Amino acid sequence: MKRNDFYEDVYQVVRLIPYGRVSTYGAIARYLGAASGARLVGYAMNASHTQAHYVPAHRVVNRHGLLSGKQHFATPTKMQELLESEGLSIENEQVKDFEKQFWDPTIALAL
DNA sequence: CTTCTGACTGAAA
DNA sequence: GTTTCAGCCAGAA
Repeated sequence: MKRNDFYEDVYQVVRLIPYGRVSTYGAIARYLGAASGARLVGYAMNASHTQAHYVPAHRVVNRHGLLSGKQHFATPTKMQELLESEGLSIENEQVKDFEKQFWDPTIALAL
């Protein structure tokens, strides 16, 4: 894999998140080797709309399962609606049973 | 060049 | 459970 951009890798991992699952900025950053670069992942998401391919950014939340990036979607409720449409339950801006729905690329892609 | 900010995280009190 | 602080990297001013 050519290290063109840190963002490219982020987008690729995000697209690998299964339907109805969620991951975290930290998990993605750790998988890419930037354990403390969680902020960059979020920053990359902010620029994800410029990408040609769709990036399911709504499946990426912070480590508490909180929809921290909702304000950056078309509408503040869009993110929750998308997640709910995938069969997830949102409670007070937070993914219900987050630990169960959590998808860790480090484990899932370690094969 | 310096400084600040951010869709974050972890440790410490 | 809470608040506070520092570290992390990229990009804009």
